[in-house]
Amino acid sequence: MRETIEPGGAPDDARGEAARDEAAVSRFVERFAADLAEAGMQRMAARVFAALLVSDSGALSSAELAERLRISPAAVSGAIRYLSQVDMVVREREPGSRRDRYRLYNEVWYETLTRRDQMVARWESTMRDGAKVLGPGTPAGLRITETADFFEFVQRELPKMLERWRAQQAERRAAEAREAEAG
Amino acid sequence: MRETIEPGGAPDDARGEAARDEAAVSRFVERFAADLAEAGMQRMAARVFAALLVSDSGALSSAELAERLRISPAAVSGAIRYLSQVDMVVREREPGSRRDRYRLYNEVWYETLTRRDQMVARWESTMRDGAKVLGPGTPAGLRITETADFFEFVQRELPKMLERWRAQQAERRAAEAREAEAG
DNA sequence: CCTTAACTTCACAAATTTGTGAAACTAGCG
DNA sequence: CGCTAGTTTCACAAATTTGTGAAGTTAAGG
Repeated sequence: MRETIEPGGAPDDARGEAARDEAAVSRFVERFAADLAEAGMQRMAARVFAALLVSDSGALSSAELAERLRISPAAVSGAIRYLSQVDMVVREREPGSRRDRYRLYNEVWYETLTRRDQMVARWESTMRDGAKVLGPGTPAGLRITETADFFEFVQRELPKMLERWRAQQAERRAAEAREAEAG
Repeated sequence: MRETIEPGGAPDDARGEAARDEAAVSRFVERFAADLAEAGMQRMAARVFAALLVSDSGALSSAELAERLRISPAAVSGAIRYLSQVDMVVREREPGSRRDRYRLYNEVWYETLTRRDQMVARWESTMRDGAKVLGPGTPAGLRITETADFFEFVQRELPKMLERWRAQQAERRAAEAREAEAG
């Protein structure tokens, strides 16, 4: 294993990235992964996702992920399977090589919130069934119907919110372009 | 243990509720609890929460919860501790009795989404720190800054959305009141 | 086609989480 | 002031989850 030691003491095992304090980057990766894990994401999936997030290219091979996170190829494989399933990462076959690259999905947050939305849809359906079982006129039935209504409301609102985000981003980029032209 | 058997075969161990098919109610409780558990909630907390949701009074004692869910008082205690911490349930000391009652928090979903919002705030803070580490001009730094911006956007939007829900509910209730008066 | 790099799958050991019984604690009630 | 119903805490056993090494699979390159 070729390895050079930086003045700071951090091993230069993140070749291909802009010069940076790899120890600090690693702390950041672990911190964000912990945040995600606390929110219910599998630990390894969270770490792999965070590692991709801090890579300049936005894409890494299995070997690179294994090296940077100090985990086995099997763990990488499991994490990638999960991240692909939820469309947070896409797998690319590098032409002229037998090595896959895993790339952050273009609109990760858009996709992730959309998934959330689908989950809320399932909850709403569960609630509507529950309201039938409890009887629509009973106190419990009323409570559950209101819950279902709330879930329905959220489903209507979320896509609109994402649309506003897109619009805001488009506007910002346009402004930056004008800025660049003027300067 | 006093127990009567209904024609349907379901034990009548949910005294105090409107007449209903307790077996079907139980299936609903378990289904919704499973939905919540899949979204990352502790299993027992999810079951206790679902059990409260289907109660007509919206409040149950520890003994009632233990009986309906067939779990130990210890398990109830643990679930309640969690649900109180996240403000989904409030504990009431019944005056003139030594028995607590656990009541659904008035605006459970409002509270729950507000919590979510706080989590997003932490994520944003993590991202801003990360951007500094990576260097604001690098590709990774830019990606992370955009992520932070998105989290910031979500934090601005969520309270507005909840406000719209409240307004819609108020309007609906007003309409129902007019309806009742006219009818 | 055979070799071999790269990835996945599988069985298992380790670590973590979960729920329980039992003991400890708390506060109404006599 | 005890007594005791109700709840919490604690230590532990069971179940589940997690990550690994090793075997298996796939496909690029000779």
